[in-house]
Parts: sequence; structure tokens; C-alpha cells
Amino acid sequence: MELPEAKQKFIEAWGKLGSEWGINRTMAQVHALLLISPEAQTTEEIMLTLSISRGNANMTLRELIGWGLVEKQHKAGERKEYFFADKDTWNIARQVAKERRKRELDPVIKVLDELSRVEGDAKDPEFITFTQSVKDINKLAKNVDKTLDTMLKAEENWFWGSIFKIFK
Amino acid sequence: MELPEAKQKFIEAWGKLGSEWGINRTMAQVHALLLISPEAQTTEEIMLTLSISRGNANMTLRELIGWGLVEKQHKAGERKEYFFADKDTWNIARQVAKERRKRELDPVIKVLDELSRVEGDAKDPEFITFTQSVKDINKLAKNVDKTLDTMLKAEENWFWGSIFKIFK
DNA sequence: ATAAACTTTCAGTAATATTTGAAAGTTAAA
DNA sequence: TTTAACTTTCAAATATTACTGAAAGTTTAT
Repeated sequence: MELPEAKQKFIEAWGKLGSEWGINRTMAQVHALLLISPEAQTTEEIMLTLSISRGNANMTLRELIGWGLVEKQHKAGERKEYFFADKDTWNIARQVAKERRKRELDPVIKVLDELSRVEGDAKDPEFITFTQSVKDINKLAKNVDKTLDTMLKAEENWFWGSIFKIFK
Repeated sequence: MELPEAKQKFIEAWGKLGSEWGINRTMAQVHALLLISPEAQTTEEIMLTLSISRGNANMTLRELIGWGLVEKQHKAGERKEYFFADKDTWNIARQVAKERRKRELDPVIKVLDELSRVEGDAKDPEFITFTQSVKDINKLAKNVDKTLDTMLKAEENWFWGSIFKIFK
């Protein structure tokens, strides 16, 4: 396979994976493009490469910056803004984990905590099943939360090491 | 908070979380309903409780069965089919992990393996950046894959234990 | 100040995903 | 068999989400 075709495939695959995990396809594609670009890109270049509108490119880039995955770069003597992505995979994984935890896991844990305080008849099967399910899911969510915490603080090798240690 | 309101909130929260992670909201809601139902439910009951159409209920239930999260139950002397969800949270987590790995992670790893075999000029920055990114992501993906493998085989306590061991 | 270069916004449009509901299909009892 | 109970299918409708493009906004150089 040649490089241009490979780039194309990479962008497509990343976009598809993103959309399957609730991340806007275009956003994932812009991220993919920046990941494989040695130089920071202008909005113009991104629009052209991915055939998207100026508005879309602008919104997407700002969102990627919001996720902490992309940064602006200013080149001396130039008005244009350049964008580049952090290429360290472990940073990317941590950044995504961090944001999704904040945006999605935290609110769910909050609701579950509320729901685990529901009052009811301890003899009612409806009540028993409800409280049990909420309790169990709460426990799982908190384990995930704790693991993410570890991951956010950890070095890559150390983290995987702690998971695979058992195989020594 | 009273039980009926709490149930409502639980179903909503589960539906929202699902949709944020690329799982159809209704599917997550049906799952939530079955999770907190002590008795297996008929299609009719699910339709009524969630205000969804017969077609939607039927499709969703079949999909949940496809994900290994819900099973059919036949009651002696009845024509109707009843549906119930496995309530073991650890089983649910593993089942979801298993399916998503098969449907989404495996295909991506396949593409990445292909892309890491791309030929090009080892002096070209475009080529260098591309191969490096692909290589790094591939490594991360394979670590995730390996972790899921461990998780699928593991007992709940053992699994979390191996992750939290470091805190002893 | 004015203009040119560039960025941001957002109402309208398009694309995608989900849902409905009625008809067709299936199964089992009479 | 025939009928009634129940399940499945799928084309059309609806809802949701994403995208466009032109106008408005901003910044910098002259």
C-alpha cells in the first residue's frame, strides 16, 4: 500500500471508530489528520484535505482544543493560525479518559448515589431488585472511576505493568 | 425519593449514558427496565412502560439478545414470550466488553496491522510521522485488547484486585 | 481611519439514525 | 383446516445530529 492511500484509510478508520463511540466522525477525522501530519495545519488545509466547510472545520477544531487533544500554534510573522495534535498516544488516551469521565461518568455516579438513597418497602420485590441493581452498578462505576484515577496519574508502562503483572 | 420516580430516573440515566457511548438510547432504556424488574416482562408491558411501538420493542429486544444481555423465557401454558436481563453487573460489563471488542476493536486492529506495513521513503517526514503514529496506536490498541482478554476470563474480585494491588 | 486577512457565528439545509404501525408471517389450540 | 394469539418485518415518517456558507466579527498592517 502507498502512503496516500494509507493516510486515507487511517482517517476513515479513526472516524468510524469515533462515531461508534459517540464521537462525531468529522472530529475524529480531523484529529486523525493532525496525528499523521508532521507540520501544524491551517484551517484552509484541513478544509481542503477532508472536504469540509470552513464553519465545520472551525467548530471541530475548537472542540478538539476543548478536549485537550489539539493546540493552536502561531508562526512568527504570520496572521494565520496553525493547529497540531499531541502525538503521544498515552497522553491522548488519558486526555480522552479524563474528559469522558468528567462529562459522562461523574454525572452518572451522582445520579446513582441519589438513587441508592431511595426509600421503600424492604419486602417489596420491586424495591429489592431496584436497590440491588443500583447498588451493584454503583460499585462497578466506582471501580471504573478509581481505575481511571490511577490511569490519569500513571506512566504508561507502569499502568500496563500493574494490569499484566499477574502473567509474570 | 419514591420508587416510581427513582425507576424513571434510572431508566433515563441509563439511556443517556448509552447514547453517549454509541448505544441506541431505547436499547439502553429497555435494558435498564429489565434490570430493575424482578419478573420477566412481555413485549406488551415494555411497550407500555416505555411508550414505544411494538416494532421498536421487538427489534430492540432482539438486539439485546444479540448482545447477550437479555434472554427469552417461556412460561408453561402460555403463548407469550417473556424477557429478562442478567442482573450480574460483572457479567454485563464483560458481555458489553466482549461484543464491542469483536465489533469495533478487532476491525480497527486489523486495519492498523495493514497500515503498519505501508511502504515509503524513510527520509520523508510525512512517512515517518505516519508510521510512528500508526505504530503507537497499534501498541495501545493491543494493550487494551490484552486487558479485555484478561477481564473476560477473570472473576470480578480478582480483576479489580489486580488493578488495585498497587495501592496495598 | 481603512482595508485586508483571517476567524467565528448561526440560520437554514442535509444527512443520518430511530421509530412507527400496519401488513405479513408464524405457531398452537380447537 | 381454521382461527386467534402472538411475533416479525420494513417502507414511510419523524427526530436527531451534523454541515454549509455567507455574513458578521476581529485583528493587524498601512
